[in-house]
Amino acid sequence: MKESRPKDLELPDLTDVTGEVRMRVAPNPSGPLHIGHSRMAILNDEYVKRYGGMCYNRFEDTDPARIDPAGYDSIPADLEWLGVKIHKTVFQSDRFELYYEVSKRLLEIGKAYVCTCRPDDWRELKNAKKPCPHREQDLSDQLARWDRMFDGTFGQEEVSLVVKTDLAHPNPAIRDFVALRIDETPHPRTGTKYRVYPLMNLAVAVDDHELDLTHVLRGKDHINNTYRQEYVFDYLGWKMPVYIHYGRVSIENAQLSTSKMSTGIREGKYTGWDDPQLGTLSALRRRGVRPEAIRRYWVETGLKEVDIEFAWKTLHSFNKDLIDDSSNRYFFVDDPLKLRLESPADLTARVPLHPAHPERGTRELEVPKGGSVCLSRADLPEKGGRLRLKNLCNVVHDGDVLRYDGNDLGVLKEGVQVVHWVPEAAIEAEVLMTDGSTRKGLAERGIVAAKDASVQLERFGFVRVEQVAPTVRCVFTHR
RNA sequence: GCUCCCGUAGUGUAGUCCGGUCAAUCAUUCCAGCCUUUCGAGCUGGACACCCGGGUUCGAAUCCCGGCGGGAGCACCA
Repeated sequence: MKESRPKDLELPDLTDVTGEVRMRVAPNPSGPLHIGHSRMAILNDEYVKRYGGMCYNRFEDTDPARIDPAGYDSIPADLEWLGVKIHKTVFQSDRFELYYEVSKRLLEIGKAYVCTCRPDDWRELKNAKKPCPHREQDLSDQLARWDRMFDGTFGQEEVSLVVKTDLAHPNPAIRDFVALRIDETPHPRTGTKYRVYPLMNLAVAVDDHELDLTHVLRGKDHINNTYRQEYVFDYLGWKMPVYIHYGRVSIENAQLSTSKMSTGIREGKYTGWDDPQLGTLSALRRRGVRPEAIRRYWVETGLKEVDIEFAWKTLHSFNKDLIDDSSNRYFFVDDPLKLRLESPADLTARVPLHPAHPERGTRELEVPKGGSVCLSRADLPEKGGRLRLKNLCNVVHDGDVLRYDGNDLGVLKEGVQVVHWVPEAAIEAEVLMTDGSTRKGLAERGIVAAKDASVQLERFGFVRVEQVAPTVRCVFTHR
């Protein structure tokens, strides 16, 4: 017997926990969630479930030009499928007035300035550790310019609110950062009502404080943003949540770029966001990958700051653990070849729906005397020879026919190849593979009972059956 | 260039803070055998790692120094 799960397969404890935790997922609704996004969602969920508390879904939709409104619906659906419990959803686009208010306060206490430099000039000065002309202007000047920021005087990139940090900071990534900017692009949720948008370093600091978060998990690409946001917390006397950064994940053989997926769909390379070639959660769901497998994967991976490589094989192994027991078995003959079976009598194969579960019953496949069976071309021995048709009989492959050769299971000991097959009266079936190809063939008719279920096509692999009429269509899961 | 972070088997991970019980854990992977009327499942066995070099120490994956390697950021994206 295996011992109970070792504790090192669990996530490490959080630091500074003083009761319930409040955490958040913070998606940008620019596209659907993919396998990479699922990490932060699941880790947050795991901690909230461990310590009690709540998890927000906070839509970070402060860049009107980069929003795909479909994300407002698909992301909550994906989170729900993952089993991530969201206690409350907030939209940053509902909170622009709040960001303005905090920004003005920063301005008034001398921790921000209204800058009308050209972005390139400002950046150059910053890199040289020098203040731009607007940085130290009087408050009254700042406030006058602040008002004009909102009255339409300035266009895009003509004005911004900059938060002061430390111009002499040795790390150039941490010196003064832009907090508000102008964008004329209509926002999917607020239209043209607002044209001054917060940037993430301001909005995140404000919201993490306002939502009273205790712990924040984010990718390590945000490390310097955390330092920048720390200035905002300090200026306003706010207590900072614990920020934890994890490393980047490189996921091979998966198209995860929203823009590339989007153009691929438009060009017909992919059938949609759930095309089995993609790494989106909707594609994985369609393929029959269980969310519990994804969860186990990320929990075992943990949240170290080192970069890691994602291993599909491992995810598939976890998934197989989950679905093997419930996946009934069926025969699917890929690239079929019809051969007459010369048998002395009618034959009937009784094949268990699941070898480990005889109580589930059998599939009955009948081959009348003089009838034919279909075999996968790849299973036929090149020069003819003996085969066993699984659960039916032994045969000798001889030219265009199969000659009945008894039903003695002893041939297995002799190394005779066991192959799957279907009767003539089979149903057309195809399997969408993850490389975009389609395997066409014939499946035994009983598979129509398995609509929407995961099944194992014997000697082929696990698939999810997504259509059973007029023909069968399956999506490949893994071997 | 500047600032910061990281380096345990093919992959992920435990151990590193508080040096010995680590001839290094677990999972996955791969290989072999057993079992099985699937190339699935199960069982058994096996393979593979502490980035390198110094130093401290009776003793270092663990501490120190130096290399090397990898990564993040330096956006009016998030």
